Order: sequence, then structure tokens, then C-alpha cells
Amino acid sequence: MPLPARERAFITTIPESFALNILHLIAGKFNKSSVEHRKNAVTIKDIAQQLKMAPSTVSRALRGSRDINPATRLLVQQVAEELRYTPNPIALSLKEKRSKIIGVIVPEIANNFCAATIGGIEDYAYRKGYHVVIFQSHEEYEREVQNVRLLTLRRIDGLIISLANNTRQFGHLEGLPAPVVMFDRVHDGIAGPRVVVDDCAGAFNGVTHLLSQGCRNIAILSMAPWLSTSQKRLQGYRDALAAHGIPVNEDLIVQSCETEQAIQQLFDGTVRPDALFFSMERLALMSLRVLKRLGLRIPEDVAVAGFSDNPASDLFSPALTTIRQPTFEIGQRAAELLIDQIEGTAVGAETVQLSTILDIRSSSLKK
Amino acid sequence: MPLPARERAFITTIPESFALNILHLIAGKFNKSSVEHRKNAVTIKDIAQQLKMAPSTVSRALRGSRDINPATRLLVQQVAEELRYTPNPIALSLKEKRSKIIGVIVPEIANNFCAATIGGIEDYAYRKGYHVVIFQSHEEYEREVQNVRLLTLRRIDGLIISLANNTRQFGHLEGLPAPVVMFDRVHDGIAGPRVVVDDCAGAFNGVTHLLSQGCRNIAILSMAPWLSTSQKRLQGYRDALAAHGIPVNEDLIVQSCETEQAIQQLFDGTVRPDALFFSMERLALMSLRVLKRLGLRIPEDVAVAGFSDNPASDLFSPALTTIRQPTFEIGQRAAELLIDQIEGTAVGAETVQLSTILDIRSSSLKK
DNA sequence: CTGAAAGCGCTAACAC
DNA sequence: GTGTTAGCGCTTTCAG
Repeated sequence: MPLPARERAFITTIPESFALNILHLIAGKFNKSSVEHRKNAVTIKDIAQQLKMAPSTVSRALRGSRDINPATRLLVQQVAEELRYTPNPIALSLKEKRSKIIGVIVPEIANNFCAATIGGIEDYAYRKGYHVVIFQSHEEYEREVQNVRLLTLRRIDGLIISLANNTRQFGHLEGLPAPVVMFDRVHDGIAGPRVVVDDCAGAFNGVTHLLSQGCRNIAILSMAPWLSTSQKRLQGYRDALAAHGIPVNEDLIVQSCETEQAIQQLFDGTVRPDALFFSMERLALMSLRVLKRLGLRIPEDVAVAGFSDNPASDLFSPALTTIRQPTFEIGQRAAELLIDQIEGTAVGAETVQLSTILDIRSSSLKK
Repeated sequence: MPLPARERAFITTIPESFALNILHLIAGKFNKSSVEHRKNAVTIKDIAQQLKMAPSTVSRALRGSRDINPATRLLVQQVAEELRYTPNPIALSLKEKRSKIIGVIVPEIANNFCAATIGGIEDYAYRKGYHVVIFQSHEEYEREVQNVRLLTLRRIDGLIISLANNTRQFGHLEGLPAPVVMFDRVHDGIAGPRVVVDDCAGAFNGVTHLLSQGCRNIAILSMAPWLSTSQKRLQGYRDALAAHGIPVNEDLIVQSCETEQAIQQLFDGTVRPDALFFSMERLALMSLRVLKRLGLRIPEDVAVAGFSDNPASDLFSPALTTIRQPTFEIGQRAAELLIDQIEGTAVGAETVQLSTILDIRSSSLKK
């Protein structure tokens, strides 16, 4: 099999390196193709050799050190460019103990809130010269732990995380060798800055709106009751009812991971809800589907509203009233807080709280 | 004058050669505090010291080499565990010239198709012991190029990519030091395996369905005409019309990035369409919004169908007829093809073609 | 100003 | 079997 010109050149110029590879082949450490793909990257040494100077000098020239002859510097830069030298970030990481990478762990990338937030994180991080690597916990504690470990091993410079649904222990987030910023689903037991929205106020506004439409039996849906968001949104719900002098019917508070059944049961109970308030995006589609299946009309029979960042909410049948979050900004702020910590410019363990946006649409307009 | 080191990845608008230059000039001194977070992780050396043996012995013991006294091995393992030793993947990458990381570049994570596909990639990759790092091109060529460069520098073991909307040159994908697998939006000029769906057949089926509903003036919407998917889906459209002996009206073929206006203009033309067929997910929501604004009823005035993997399609008003793709499997297969190449077990430059699924819903049912 | 040398953590060829 | 040594690419003392 004829090798491409480039690879042939590589073999003839650097025979020792090739020999080394061959040895690996024999040892079975590398298989054939994994070697074929790797090109001989030019290193600082190659430049030094060509210029007949020490690698350290080249390094200095390239890094713009003060202690260097401008002439040499120029020369080095020229050759570096000629040889298309690119620094090896791995070697750098090893030496400097940092990677210029920040890790993000979210429950599900497919969740509109998460996807949009990541956009904001990337935006800020890239501007600051950091890569962003994204992991999904798929709402599973074990996966989350595993991801944190992986990331730590890779010597990421920092971590941004929104907790999985069923994360109830937090040891994996303590004593980490890198700073952590939490957003959305946070845990008070863990120190460090965080970015959240005013979940309580968001829910309060949403529920108040439903009350203004004449709803009196408002059911609230959430999944894991231990999530910070669930708790605060539930509080907002309670507050709104209290503000209207309406007693809370605990039967209308659904906290279950078997949501589909739970919703159905709601309508078999003694008090049939006249409104559904969901506190998680995942519950939005589910609620609508269940109501549809039960043959209930929205909003005539049941008004519907809740937290969701689905960009198609206005196209639903009927258009869905939602509480949106400033996703992009949440991401940006989280990245900012993290990088401030990484680079030591952090003021303290700040908590950033942003506001939600209530988009009223027909699913909650009784008339 | 020197910029902080963290800014260096972002000088993209200036010529590449110049950027290379700058890149080193500005690599400033590393902030002390950023290292403060780092704990001095225990290394293979620490274990060796404690056990009064050579690091290489420890290495062998830990890697389960054959040439080692079972007793020593056990001892080493015990101490390793005691000291909570974790291997440093960076050092490994530097030595072995591979990272056990595969890179994924998609246009937008927020796109349902992309998010779901990534799920499949992760699933397979993780099972094979690879990490997946995700990048977004945000449909921009420059960003795509930049991502590829970044990934290459990081010595990723392989790349999975779906091209950006406006990528029309492909130099950045040629001669890469790692294998590449393309999916969805591919380019024939680039060698290597790929995973696609039968776009042509998918469009054919969709359009045929619209024809069966009595539609005769079916408009087709796409964005960049040079995308592989656009082309094949358009071909399916033409084929379906041809199969029914219906002449193609070129005015009904919209290929524009100003889609919103373009759709509107369609309805000002001499031939008013009685159906809209969109060939990209992004166009789905847009089409529905424009039609709504124009006061057109779906499907009575205009039937609507097209490619989309939006999981809420059934909840739209009206429920949206879609051509879905086997997203999870696409991801799995792409990862499989890539890892086969990385590990040298690839059979050849395979092309995997999967089938689409037509979900007929009310948006296209004329009666 | 520049070169030589050490070392980041790890593996592997080569002794003994 | 195990120790010694070299080296992946780069930065950084420490001498000149």
C-alpha cells in the first residue's frame, strides 16, 4: 500500500521515531492504524535543531519572554511559522497542571433548558480561552459520580454542574481538586458560587396568574422532592395560595417519578384540579399528553402552565403558558463565576440570582 | 501589551499565520492561584517510595503485566488503594500519543436531531472506554474550522462531525491526524466512513403522502442548497412528483437562508402552494409560525410535513406530520465506525445508511 | 542573552 | 522479577 507523500517524508526524516513505532507494533501496544493516523507534529525541538540553538531559547522566544534578543525571537518565530509549529497542549497540561478545559455536567442535553444554558457557558468560556466539555448524567446519580471522577482525572480546571434528579449524596462534589459552580439544581450543603433563578417568585407569579383566571384547585407537579428547584417552586406555589387566602390541599401536590400515573390519579381523586402547574420541563409534554388522553380540554377543563424553555411552546395546542428562564445568561454567569475562581480573581462564594419570565398563552386563559 | 494567556484561542479573524505568531507571544505567565486548587495527587513514584521499589515495578504491577511477582503486585495494589492513587491521563496521553477522547462537532446542540444523536454516540463510546467531547459550530464555517483545530491539538483520537450550514470548503477535514466519521450532513469530497439516512427515500415517502392527500402544489423548503441532505431530499421530492407525472414547478423550490421571508413570498406568487414540505428541523417551527401569521389554516389551506425529530410534534397545533430519523442508532453507528478506525479494526470506508420513519399526523391529512 | 539540565507522570527497552 | 534509564513536549531554574 503506497503511503501518502507526507508519511513517506516522515519515515525518511525521522527514522528513529518510526523504529520506535514499529517496536510498539510488535509489542502489540499500538495497532497499525492508530499509528498511521498520527502525523509527526513539529516540536520546539525541531525548531531548535534547525536553528542550532537550545530548545529553551526557542521556548522563550515563542512565549515572548523579556530576556531574549529580538533578532533571535524573530528568527524563531519565522521558522516556527514555516514549520507550522503548534504547541502541544498535553505537554503543557502535564507541566502546568492545568488543562484550559472546563467540564459541564447536565442531566440531559436534550432538555431545552440545558442545551440553551450550555450555549451561554460556551460563549463566555471560549472568549476566555477555555474549552468546554459536556457530559450528561442522564438523571442518574451513579453516572454523575462517574463523570465527576473522569473529569477530575483529566485535570479539568473547573466544573459547572446541575445535579441529577436522584442525586442525594454529595460526597463526589466535596474536596474536589478544582472549583465547582452549581446552577439550576443546586445543593446548599456544598459551598461555592451558584447561579439560579428566583424559582420561588417564578412559581408565585405563575400560580398567581392561574388564580387570576379563576382556578381554585391548582395541582402542582414535580419529580424529586429533594431538588432545590422543586422545593423553591413548591414554596412559591404555597405562597401564592396563601396570598390569596386559599388553603393548600396536599392531595394536589404531586411529587413522584411515576408522573404519568400520578397525573392520571389526580383526576380520579375527590378534588378534581382545574389547573396543572408543572415545575419541570420534562413534565410539560407529559402533562399535555395525559390530559389529551383523558379527553380533557385545555384550558376549559384544566388550565395548564409551568416551567419550560421549549422554544415551540407557542405552537402547542393550545399554546402553552410558560415560565422561562434566562438560559443563555445563566450559562454565561456560571462560566464567569467559575473562571473567576480558576484564575483567582473571584470575590467570594457569590450567588447569582436571575429572574424568570412569564409568557402567558392560551393554555391558561380561561376566557 | 501582552494579552492574558486565556485570550489566545480567540484570535480567529486575523490570518492564520499571524495568529500562530501571536499565540506564543501572548502565552503569559500562569496565574499562581489557579494552581492552588490543585492538590498534589499521589503518583506512581509515591507508591514506589513508600514500598522502596522502582516506579517501573509499580507501573507494571498496576497495569497487570505478566512479569511480576503476584505478591508484589498485591502489595502495590493495596498501597495504591490506600493512598487513593489515580493515574494521570495527561501523562498517559503525552506518552502514548492518544487520549481516549473522541470529538463531536455538530451545528447546534439545541437541535433535537443533534442532541439525540449525541446520546447514541456517548452510549457506544462510553462502553468502549472513550470520552466524548462535544463542540458546536453554530452553523458557522469559521467556528467549525476552529473547533477542528482545537480538537486536533488536543490529540483527540477521532472526530465525528455533521457539517455546518455554510461550510463549503473542506480543507480543514483533509489530512487530519485522526480518523473522521461524518454523519447527516456529509461531503463526498472527503473520504472516510459515514452514517446517513436514506434522505431521498424519506422525502419521497413524505411527498408521496402529501400527493395522496390531493396536494398538487407542494413547496419544498431548505436552506443551504449545497448540503448533502438538502440535495438528496430535494431529489426525493422531484422523484415523487415525477412518479405521479406531476411537473416540477421551480418556483416552489425554496432554498434560502432568509427562510422566513421566502416562505411568505411563496404565498404571494402566482401558484399558491397547497402544501409545505420542509427538509430541515429548523424550518418546521418557522413554517408553522409564518403560516399562523398569514392566517392560513393547516391542513385545510396548506398541508405541512417534513423532516423533524422534535419530540413534541404530536402536541403541535395541529399535530405535525414528520419524517423522523433513527437518531440514537445513527450516533451509535457513527461511534462504532470511528472506534473501529481508531483501533484498526475497520473493514473499509463504510457507508451506513439507515431508514427514516414517516409519522403521519393531522397537519397533512386533508380530510 | 543563551545553553544545559531537571522534571511534570508515566511506560518500556534493556540490563542484571 | 525488578531496577535503571530514557523520553513523550514543554517550561524553568541555574550557570555561564
